[in-house]
Amino acid sequence: MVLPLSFYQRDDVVKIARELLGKVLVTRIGGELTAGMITETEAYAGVGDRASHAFGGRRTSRTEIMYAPGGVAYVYLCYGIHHLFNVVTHDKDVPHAILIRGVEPLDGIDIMLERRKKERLDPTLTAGPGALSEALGIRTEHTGLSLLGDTIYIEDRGIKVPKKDIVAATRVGVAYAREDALRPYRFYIGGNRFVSKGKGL
DNA sequence: CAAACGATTTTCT
DNA sequence: GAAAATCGTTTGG
Repeated sequence: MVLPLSFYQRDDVVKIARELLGKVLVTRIGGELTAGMITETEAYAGVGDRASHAFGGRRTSRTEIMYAPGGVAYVYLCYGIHHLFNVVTHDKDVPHAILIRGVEPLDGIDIMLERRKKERLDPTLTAGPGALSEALGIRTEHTGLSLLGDTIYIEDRGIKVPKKDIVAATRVGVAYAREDALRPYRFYIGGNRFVSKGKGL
């Protein structure tokens, strides 16, 4: 079942980030269907979070989509090379977002291998936010798309992630966020191979 | 209008 | 382990 708007439009972005583990991210891009189970996420808690692009209520043409009602995609280019995929949550005008940092390939693995120019299925295929976006065909042009459409969506295939397997940690690459860099807003499935290495802190 | 800088990944030493 | 690759967005003059 595809996750409904009511899943996204809640106020606790950290809780939603945790619940996204085990859900399946599906894309139909370029006529090809690819999907992977989400193994790693990071919550970005809006105006009070220095690590968020919307910290302090900043609104720019790039971040405007974060202020939309939950249930849309926020994709932006990082380091001029990588497309990072986020899920926008909460109601209109509250810029919460969740970065998807890792997925475990399920469908269309051959397509992913081709997009990433790789021969074998290994964690480097989809572990890491830039890597999974390339594998799934997600690019900045997809920013603003509804997650209830048929291009990019997230579904629940009944996969249950045991609570004991969910690990909370600090977010990656946000040292500039000072005290907010210490918030335990990164979640991943312990023991899963398709979790990014990250740089830690 | 010019300059600095990333929510990263890959490659080279 | 260190450094390069690479460009849209943001910020400053």
